[in-house]
Amino acid sequence: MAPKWRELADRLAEKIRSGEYAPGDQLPQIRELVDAGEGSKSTVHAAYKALEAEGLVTSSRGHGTVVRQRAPLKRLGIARYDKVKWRDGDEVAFIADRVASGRAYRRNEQTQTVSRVKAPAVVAAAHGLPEGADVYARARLVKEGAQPTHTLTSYYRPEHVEGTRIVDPTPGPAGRGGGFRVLYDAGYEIDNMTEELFARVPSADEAKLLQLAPGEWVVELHRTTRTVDGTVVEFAIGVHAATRFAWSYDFKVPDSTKAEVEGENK
Amino acid sequence: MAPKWRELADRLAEKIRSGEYAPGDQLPQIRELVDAGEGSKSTVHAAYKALEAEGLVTSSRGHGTVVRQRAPLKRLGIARYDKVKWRDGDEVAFIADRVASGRAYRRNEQTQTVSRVKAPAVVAAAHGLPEGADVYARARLVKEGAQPTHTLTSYYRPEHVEGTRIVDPTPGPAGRGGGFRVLYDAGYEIDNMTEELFARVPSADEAKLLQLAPGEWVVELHRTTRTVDGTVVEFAIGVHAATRFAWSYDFKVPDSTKAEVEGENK
DNA sequence: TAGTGGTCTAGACCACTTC
DNA sequence: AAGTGGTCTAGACCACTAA
Repeated sequence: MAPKWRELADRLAEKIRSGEYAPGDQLPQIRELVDAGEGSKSTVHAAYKALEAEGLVTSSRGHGTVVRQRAPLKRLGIARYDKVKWRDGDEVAFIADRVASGRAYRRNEQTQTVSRVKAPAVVAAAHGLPEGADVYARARLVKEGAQPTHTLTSYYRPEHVEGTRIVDPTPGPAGRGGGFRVLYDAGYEIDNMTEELFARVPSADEAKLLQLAPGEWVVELHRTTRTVDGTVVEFAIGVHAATRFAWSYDFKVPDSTKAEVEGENK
Repeated sequence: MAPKWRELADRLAEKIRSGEYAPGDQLPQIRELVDAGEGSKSTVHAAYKALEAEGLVTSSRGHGTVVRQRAPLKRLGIARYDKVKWRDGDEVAFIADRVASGRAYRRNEQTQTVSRVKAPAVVAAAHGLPEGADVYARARLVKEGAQPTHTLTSYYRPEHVEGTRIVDPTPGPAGRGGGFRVLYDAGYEIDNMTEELFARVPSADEAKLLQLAPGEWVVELHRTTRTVDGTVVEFAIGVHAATRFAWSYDFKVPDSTKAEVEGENK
């Protein structure tokens, strides 16, 4: 037999999924359920904690326990990197899809700090540098209105960016066209990318920074950006609130018996 | 100030990360810590439960609380779909990368059931069918040894697969070359795919089937497979234990001012 | 100040594993 | 039978929010 707190949680979850408790509604108070004979305060609390870990509700002292809004998934496709957006236009690649979807761009939705650091292992490996070599790190926290959605930290080799706007520590996007535009102006036109994704538990810092619900996971994205000759000009690590994004990729089914038309698809 | 159970959990987590408690080691028993003055049994238990939710330990009655082995991430790149593997060779596409990485293929690592069902909404949308139209569902549970790693359910239009080996309800892979080979033999050579990924909380059934640790998330993968003329011949939904996989994609940076050489990269 | 969830205790008892 | 984690209670008290 399932524990009492699990049964209670399941009953409440069912009511939430059926719509009996709608998003924004408040669940019964813990003490009410104690009085109704659902168990002791600890038992009811355990049920509420389980519902919170499952992402169905958020609890807060003073407010009560409220059914969560299901934040719409934001779809990230490779069209967000379209050269038109950063080479020809006036948009910043990273926010271009938001503009395209009709949402207003507010300047403070991205904060940025640039610093010169010793390359961590994965960064060094991506750039083909020895571990601990100097690189520039450009760290951004991206928000959708007041809600932080993800962090994105780009790592550059000093010889690619020194003397450019990227190194300028002024907050805000890296100027017109963003980081790709700066690299383009410096003679490094990006040509192809590799993105690698995996899910993991957030660190305590990340949970706080991204305002994650307890138990919520993150998706870490590693993006390696290269010029046409294969030089890695940017390696970026993104940490995304897992519930707020979906990623989409289109590709041809590879056929290694044919000469490859393009260098990628490995 | 952080709660007592949180502080205890953080101290233990630090010892785990530093290696003082190595994978496989047993943590102090709950009663020991109670005696050592770390708090009441409930308090210590709360700390242990947090560590479990964070994926650091597994607890079981009788055994104790043990530091988890970090399962190696398995990287999934698009090379796993290489036509050579299913068109020319004798391997099944889905397990081909396992063969390539030197691990033995055991026949019982994949179980399969085929049934004719009414298409759920996402499936119908992908196939361009009305909701509730008949489709064939081929559901597999894939294991790595005794450990289930993911489920994969392919949906096919009846006119594409009726009379083929796919519809044969015999357990095991869909014969030599797998599902793509069967489609190929039936005149539908797959050409391009779209994969969409997002993370979510597992259902209770999934948690049990995939033997997920409490609090562990899953990554859901939607794969749409098309022939060269754009006909969707397979739509598949995979549910993966989030900690056991990473996905990798290579692509060219799109440039919508150029005529596209290939049909994808949208 | 009243209302809400969160923490904590001390102890009883249960469920599963190993010997 | 002994050892381990899991559940549950009754109640005290704390922390945060809103009026």
